[in-house]
Amino acid sequence: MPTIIEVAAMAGVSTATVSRVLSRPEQVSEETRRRVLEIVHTSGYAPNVAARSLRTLRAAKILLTVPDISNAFFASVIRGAEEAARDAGYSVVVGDTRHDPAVEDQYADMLSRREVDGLIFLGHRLPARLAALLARKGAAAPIVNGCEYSPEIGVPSVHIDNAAASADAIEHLIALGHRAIGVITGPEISPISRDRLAGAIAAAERHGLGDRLLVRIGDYAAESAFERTADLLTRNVTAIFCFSDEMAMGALSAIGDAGLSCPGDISVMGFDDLPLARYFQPALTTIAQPKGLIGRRAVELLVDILRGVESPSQQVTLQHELVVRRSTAPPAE
Amino acid sequence: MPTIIEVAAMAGVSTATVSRVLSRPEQVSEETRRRVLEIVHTSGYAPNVAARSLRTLRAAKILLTVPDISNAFFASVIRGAEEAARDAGYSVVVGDTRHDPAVEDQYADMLSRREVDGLIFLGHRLPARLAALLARKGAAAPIVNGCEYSPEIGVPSVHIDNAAASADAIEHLIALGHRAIGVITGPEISPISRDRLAGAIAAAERHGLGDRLLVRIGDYAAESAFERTADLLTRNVTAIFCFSDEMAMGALSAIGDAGLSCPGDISVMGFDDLPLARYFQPALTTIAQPKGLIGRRAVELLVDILRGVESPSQQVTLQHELVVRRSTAPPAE
DNA sequence: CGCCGCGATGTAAAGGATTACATTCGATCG
DNA sequence: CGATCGAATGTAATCCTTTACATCGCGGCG
Repeated sequence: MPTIIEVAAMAGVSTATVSRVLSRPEQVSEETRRRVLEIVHTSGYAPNVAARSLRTLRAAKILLTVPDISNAFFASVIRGAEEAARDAGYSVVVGDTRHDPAVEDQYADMLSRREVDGLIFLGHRLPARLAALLARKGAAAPIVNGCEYSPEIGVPSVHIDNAAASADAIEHLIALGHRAIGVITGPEISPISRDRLAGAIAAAERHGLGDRLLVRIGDYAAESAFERTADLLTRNVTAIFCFSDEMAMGALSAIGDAGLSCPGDISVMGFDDLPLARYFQPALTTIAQPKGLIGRRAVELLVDILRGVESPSQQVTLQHELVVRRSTAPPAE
Repeated sequence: MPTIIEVAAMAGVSTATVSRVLSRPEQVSEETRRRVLEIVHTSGYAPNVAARSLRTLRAAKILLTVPDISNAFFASVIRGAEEAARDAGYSVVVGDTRHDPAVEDQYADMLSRREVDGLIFLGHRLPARLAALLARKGAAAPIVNGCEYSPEIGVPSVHIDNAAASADAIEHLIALGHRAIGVITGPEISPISRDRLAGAIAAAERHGLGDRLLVRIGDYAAESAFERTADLLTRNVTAIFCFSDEMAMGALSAIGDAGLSCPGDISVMGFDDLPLARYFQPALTTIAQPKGLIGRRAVELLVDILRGVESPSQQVTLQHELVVRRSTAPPAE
């Protein structure tokens, strides 16, 4: 693989011309352009990105960290982000932090080292090392938060209205006639879990059922819901609302193990609308998040910041949707 | 964020010394080292990776392409790869190709541009642009294949013994007493699907049941199995073996929709052992692949090549395991 | 006492692309 | 016909780090 100097020599032009042929072809005469491109193709020349990014101070890369890459929800977000990034001329480095602050910090360092131009983090924790950067640059810091949203950290973010979405779920169950509803939340520190819980409680209270919500704390993973459900089943709830589809899967599994049936004996709702949700047994009623779009908009927001767009939006709220399938039904009387 | 020149000036030393403090501290005197590190910390200096990689000709990045990032199987492989990469001082760029050859080529270009040091591709298709590179550099080409394995492309790879694994599955079903077994495969072009099918047929033939296998072609996704299962149910099979857990989920869904029960009326087996498999209804009997390990070993193999290790292994075959849960039982008589 | 060797540090080239500024040359205009 | 303009191209500085090689000073040895 030759360098631009060799290509220039072969084509009998200067390196500047070769560079222009590749990045601003309209500035080069038809004939020169053809000659240079010919050489570029036959020689298989491709610009060295390290040299380019050293000169331009751009890495053309975006870092996207997720707390758990094996969660299908994040996978869809990643896909949306990748597409948008490709459209904007960036590639995406995915970092799986496994909820580990040390790993988060490691990835955050990539930003300091200019290894990537910006960071999108999904989850609720801003890596400690970035607090300083954020304080210094404010809204110009190339950092965007996806899914979660905590006003206190002061980072632009892309998310749905979690409280309203959760309220929709509870309204759906109440409308079906459920009065004793179990709720399995995310971790207490998760702002979106708090928002969802607040929305659920508010909806219940609107129907005078504020004290009929049985809340159990989960962690978005199936296992936790499996355990909480076993407990809830002894409390005579007729429906369970889980803050993730994975937990709904755990709940369904526990219900089956208990010899009960869904939705005959007990209704179950999830949250996320994973691609597999319609293949759950029974097909899962859930709240759909626009997963791909969250990723896409997060990238677009970040790219705006990187391009120095004036006052990029601070908060992007996307639409959720109640998807009714077979796992919810009126309670048995 | 200062450059190394500014740090050197502040510490009253040359840039060479600063560089040495950071990369070969033992060459620098105790006192100088302390003084430089002090400045490094207070100034928040971090080396610019573009400059470093321009000079060292290393990007410290590995590209990992997957055909479908929303497939939980790949997620686990990615996680293993990331861990191993971090251990070896690399970070991982994840590319989701969505089975699109054009996207595959785009990612392959990153290798030509030296944007990454090496490529691991999961799936069966070597990007067209890399054939030339491979021909030129042979085994020294920094390319590794994961999961799939086609001898003809001549790339080192990491995988399980798919034929043997598949045979184990069929043996399990036959041992339970099943005689008419449906098989839902992956796409015909997929080498691992072919291997699995060959293994399944061989196992059936060992029991004189070579002609009792009803084969239907799927694509590893739930939807395809959902459709094929509806068809298989009209053919009086008593068990269905799917070449992925996702397809098993589709099969279970179709069985439920048909008013049948698993494993009472029909047994179902999957392949992969996704984290959620034990929460399927019923908990899924499947073949476990060492997903994280596949990713890890692929990275290790690639790093060996990058380090110029003599004759790195060409093929790494890892152990699979039959995991028996609740979705398989003797057939109803 | 002079020289050698060694540890610590400095000097400067190299790595490859981009781009501001300079130059060239033919065309256009008054 | 000379001045001017603009399109096309070239020259060379610059981005920041790493590292081969040079230098310096000092202790030890003959």
